[in-house]
Amino acid sequence: MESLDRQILALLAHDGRMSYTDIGRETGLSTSAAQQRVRRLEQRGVIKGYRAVIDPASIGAMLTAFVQIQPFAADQPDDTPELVSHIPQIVSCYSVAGETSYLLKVQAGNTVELEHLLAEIRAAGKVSTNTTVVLSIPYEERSMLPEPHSARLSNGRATEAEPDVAG
Amino acid sequence: MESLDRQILALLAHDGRMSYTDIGRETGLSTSAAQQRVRRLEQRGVIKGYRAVIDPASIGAMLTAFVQIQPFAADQPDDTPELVSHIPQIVSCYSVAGETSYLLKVQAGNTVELEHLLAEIRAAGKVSTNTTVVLSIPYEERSMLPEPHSARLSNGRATEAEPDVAG
DNA sequence: TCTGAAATTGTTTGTGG
DNA sequence: CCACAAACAATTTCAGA
Repeated sequence: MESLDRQILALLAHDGRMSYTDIGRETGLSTSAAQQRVRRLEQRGVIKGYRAVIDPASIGAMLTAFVQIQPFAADQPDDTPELVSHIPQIVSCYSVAGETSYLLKVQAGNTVELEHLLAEIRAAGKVSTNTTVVLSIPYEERSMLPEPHSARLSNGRATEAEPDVAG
Repeated sequence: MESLDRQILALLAHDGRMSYTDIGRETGLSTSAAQQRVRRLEQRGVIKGYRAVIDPASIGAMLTAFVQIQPFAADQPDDTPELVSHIPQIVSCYSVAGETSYLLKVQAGNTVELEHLLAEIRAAGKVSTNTTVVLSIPYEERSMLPEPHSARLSNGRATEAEPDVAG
């Protein structure tokens, strides 16, 4: 019976401000049943929050880049994420396997600002950096869940055996 | 006067379901003025949408990875993003400068599924891949905008000369 | 571009199955 | 876990500045 929850997650991933009334309509539930399910998904931590998606260029972030990070001292306590987390231009921080230790996604207004930002990261994190500039973004942070078609044509059966929504 | 818009963007980046009533309270505007500003930000494309943030593990995505992509044929029309966009596990696609042409962020349930996913990407996109597995995510997709403190202590003046919100 | 008020719509809670 | 209905709260629209 959890394809209902997946359906709700897909709807809210696509439109985080959709009303419970509309969620109910789309899923065939009453408003209050829809609201109860959403509340349970929030309490279980399945829904971690809601965000407005903001056009980066509109807030002066013309440049996006990925920065591969290698700490200088391999024996030191490795707290790179905390050392650089105060820098607002760092929007994501991933600990990764492979040739480097961390991968950061950063945003800057222009190349000069990016240059300063990289210097700041190297200084604050005691790391070396290897930066890849993003040229364009065909798509970003889509939901893995199938896009909800407004018209209810198909049944809710999953096409393959997949794990149910877990809390 | 656009520090008001930046403040609203910061609030909605942090909580995409915040009510216009609360936005008005935080910014010192009336409810309808807050709503009008949000509507204008949406119409100008500054706010591109709203999303629920979903815990990946809850929908069976235990593994996140970054896949560097190199097309086989350098002379072919390069439509890699379209060739692979139908694969739901690819959540982001970046065109990048540097040694490779594209960077994908992907999600899979386990290593075997990741292996199949990479084979699918190589086949669909006519590309070679170089994959970096994510071990943990200290933080992800934060807003560059300053986090709104609920208590109104500071004035709205920017600390540096920054571009105003543009449409 | 704002306020304030009125009309509409959505949310929340309780009762009961 | 669901539906229904009543009480409450938010949204939307409009007049006026």
